[in-house]
Amino acid sequence: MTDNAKTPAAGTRERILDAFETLLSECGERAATLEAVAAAAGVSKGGLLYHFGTKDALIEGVLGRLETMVALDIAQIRSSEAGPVAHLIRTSAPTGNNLDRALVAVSRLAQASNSRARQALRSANDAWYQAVLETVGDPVLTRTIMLISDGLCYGSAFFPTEDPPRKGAQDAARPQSPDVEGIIALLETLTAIPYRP
Amino acid sequence: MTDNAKTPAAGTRERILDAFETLLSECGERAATLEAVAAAAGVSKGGLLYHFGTKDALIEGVLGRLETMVALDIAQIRSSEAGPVAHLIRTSAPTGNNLDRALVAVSRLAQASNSRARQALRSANDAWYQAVLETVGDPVLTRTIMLISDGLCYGSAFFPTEDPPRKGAQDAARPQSPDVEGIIALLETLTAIPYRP
DNA sequence: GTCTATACAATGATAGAC
DNA sequence: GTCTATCATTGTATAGAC
Repeated sequence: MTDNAKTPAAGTRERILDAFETLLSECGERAATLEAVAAAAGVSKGGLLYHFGTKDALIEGVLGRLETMVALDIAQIRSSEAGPVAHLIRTSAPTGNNLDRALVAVSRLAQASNSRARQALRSANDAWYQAVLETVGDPVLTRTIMLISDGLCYGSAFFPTEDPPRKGAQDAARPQSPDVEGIIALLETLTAIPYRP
Repeated sequence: MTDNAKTPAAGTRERILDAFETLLSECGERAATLEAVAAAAGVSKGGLLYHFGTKDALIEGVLGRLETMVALDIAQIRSSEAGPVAHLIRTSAPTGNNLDRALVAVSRLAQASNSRARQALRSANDAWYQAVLETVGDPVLTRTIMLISDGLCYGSAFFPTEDPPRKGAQDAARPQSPDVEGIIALLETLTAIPYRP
């Protein structure tokens, strides 16, 4: 327990990066201003700028964290008992874990035309693609699985939380909360049948 | 040929909306400022503000156009010879058509926490979901198809154009330009086999 | 390490000339 | 209809006190 990311005693640096990622994910790139980040992290603008002298430095910070997390996830995915496909699909859904948040945050930057962010996303995607391809074998099927993963991860990011989170509403009418396990079962079926291009 | 969207003689209003959509899609929400839109549309800031008195009015403009196009697409999709699935997947790829651009533009606004934009995206998705479900029958498979469509549409929007569009590079190493027809063939196979949840 | 104060550019918007 | 000021506000960044 050297430096947990959420502990109050955690380093201010990490707290600032957390705040930046959260703002990016939940409110968009434009709303993630230095002032807003500082407020969310519980420091002043000046205090923030001591740790990250420039906004680009802040961005580099989240990019670096993402890279670390992706490398970790790739290692996990390869040794996953359930197999890469199930692992990938499960972790693509909005589970609210750290990788998810970082990924969505960086995707916001990518869509703001930040080429470093785009590069980072592409690298991550390439790594996952490779891991899945090694198991699945077929490129088209692999691509399809990656697209589902993308749709799960980014599509859900469009609708962070149902604006009115009315509970007990009729669930049958609209297709929310994609049935992740159902999709996995479907994909397992697919990888089993003889697919002929 | 009353008012084609690209004709120089086209209405200034449409030209402005085109410029706004393009900037939104290609440069992100933050870069789509009134000044930038005005410049791209070939008018001054004041000229722009004559047609759209406020930035919200501009946003309403693209939202309205999207709604129209989606309604049209839904009609097309239902009467498509190739079937809804093939039609949806084909038009989800970055074809550069008007619907695509509008959809990506609105998704940028949605990610900037614009609730009207989110609402519009959700409505569009619901409509497509219904159309596919009617043909496919199974909810999980339908959801899966929608996710692929999302991944195709938004995922490609992250990487507008390969930064260096080096032609003749080795295509085997990296998974670019998703094989749309291959994916469709795969999905046709899926809808044919007896899927058991 | 963290804060306040300040400089400077850019943004959304208004007023009024042509 | 379209343009050129002009203004208030906000965003990034710097300087220097504590």
